[in-house]
Amino acid sequence: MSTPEASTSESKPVCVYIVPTRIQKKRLKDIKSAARRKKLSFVESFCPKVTHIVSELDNRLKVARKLKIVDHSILIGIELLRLTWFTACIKKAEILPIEDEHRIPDPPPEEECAAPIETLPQITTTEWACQRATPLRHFNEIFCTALEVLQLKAEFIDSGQDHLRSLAFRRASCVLKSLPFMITNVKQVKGQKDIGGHSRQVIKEILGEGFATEVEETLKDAWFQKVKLFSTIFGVGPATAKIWVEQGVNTVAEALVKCERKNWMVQWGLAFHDDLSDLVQLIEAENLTAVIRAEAERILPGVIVTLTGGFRRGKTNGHDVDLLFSHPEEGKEVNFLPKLLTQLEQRSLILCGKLEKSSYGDRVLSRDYNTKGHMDHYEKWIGLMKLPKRFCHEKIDPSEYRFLMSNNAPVRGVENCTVDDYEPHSKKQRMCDGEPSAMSLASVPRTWTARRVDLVIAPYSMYYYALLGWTGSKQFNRDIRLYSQKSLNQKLTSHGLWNFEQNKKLPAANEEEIFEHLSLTYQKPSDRNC
DNA sequence: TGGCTTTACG
DNA sequence: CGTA
DNA sequence: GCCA
Repeated sequence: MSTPEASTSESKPVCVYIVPTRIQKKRLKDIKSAARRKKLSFVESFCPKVTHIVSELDNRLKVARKLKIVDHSILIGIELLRLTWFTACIKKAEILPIEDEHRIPDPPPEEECAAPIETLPQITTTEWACQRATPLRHFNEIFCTALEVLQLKAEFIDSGQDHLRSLAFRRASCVLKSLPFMITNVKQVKGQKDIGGHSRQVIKEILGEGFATEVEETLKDAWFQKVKLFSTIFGVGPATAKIWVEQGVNTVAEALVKCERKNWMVQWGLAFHDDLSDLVQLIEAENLTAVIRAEAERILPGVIVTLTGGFRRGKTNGHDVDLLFSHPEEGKEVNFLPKLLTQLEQRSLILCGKLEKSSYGDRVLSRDYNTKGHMDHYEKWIGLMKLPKRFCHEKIDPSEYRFLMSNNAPVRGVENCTVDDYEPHSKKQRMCDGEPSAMSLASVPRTWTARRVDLVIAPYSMYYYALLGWTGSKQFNRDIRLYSQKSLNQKLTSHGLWNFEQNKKLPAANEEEIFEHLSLTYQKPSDRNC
């Protein structure tokens, strides 16, 4: 029992996983790079395709614990080996035969009772995703990745009509993300809410084969690949992507050539696709936040500026930057966004974008503010900003930045979407008329990168609801809103929480209070990664 | 078999 | 339809 | 697709 024989593993390729525990960081790094040089394949996280576990832990039980393995039968057929074996392999540049001295022994007998040998571990979880912590990194990435491929596939196929199959795969994935251990046996998810036959089949295949046929087929499919590619373009969704593919468009460059110049988003999205498909790094997002905060503070002292979205959930990169603004003094925030944008424009930070009116603000606040001179209310700006490339290399001091940018002569052509667009009573914006525009700006050498940015403003009474909503994840929002409605008969949006019993909005002075209103245990942002 | 977050803006 |  |  202590030394499972190689059994059927001959059919599978050797796949090594190194347990990082008790190995110095530097040493681990060196070993990995040496392994790569010698073409010895290993994986960064433990998953079912692993055939050899390498560890410095001194017995098998500790390894199992470290890997959060509940069902120890998963280790049958997997070699547990000392690091010396792997370093020897590296030296010879090949997988060496295993000798007993390499094997990690069983624990001494007295420790055995510490790990109860299985009451087959049915997983237990909450009914709603918002009732449990869903961290960014977890133990079931291999399954979740697969299920999310099927989610995407469903989204592309149905698109519009029935994107609800897609939702089902997402929910199944979210259950697995919340588990504190890896699934090692399909039985563990049997009867689990949101994981039905189809998802179980996928999990089962991965457990047995290391991959799921439907997922692999999908990934190989040229149609899927193209639709996926086009869907990543700002302004292009599944519907447009599918049309393009059916029209025989194969690449972004081809789309650019034949693009009907209708929608400003598609124009700019295509022109700057290279920039935008490169992920925004945390440091860039933080630098942008700091620079904008400095500008915002000059315009409206006391303004609150918060980096939300995935970064607030602990992600270290993302496809855009979401900034939420407010002010503790209700009403001070009115008309702030146009002013800020004018400033940012002068700093040559704006590439293009659109301000959106807020009907909500209009309705709720019009009595107060219309009388004081009809100011328009804007809720958000969606667009592209020009982030200096140095933003991703070093931390920027905002005060120094103002100086930097004032020396930076505005690029010609930017006038297409300038101050005019941010003046409430301006003439027509003309971002897509004469067009020296997008492509000519994109193809010239430049010191900046185009980045997707959303700027959002909320009156303070709505601030924490906006914060909750803009922090996401999207799936977390869906779930907590559905939960509110179904379980509590309360309606949650990013503007507030309406209680139908009391027939009133419930105020919140922080995110915790929102969770309290909803009788939920608080989930910190990093645990909302559904 | 109906429901699946929200729902306005451009 | 696409954005959030 | 999954559930009540």
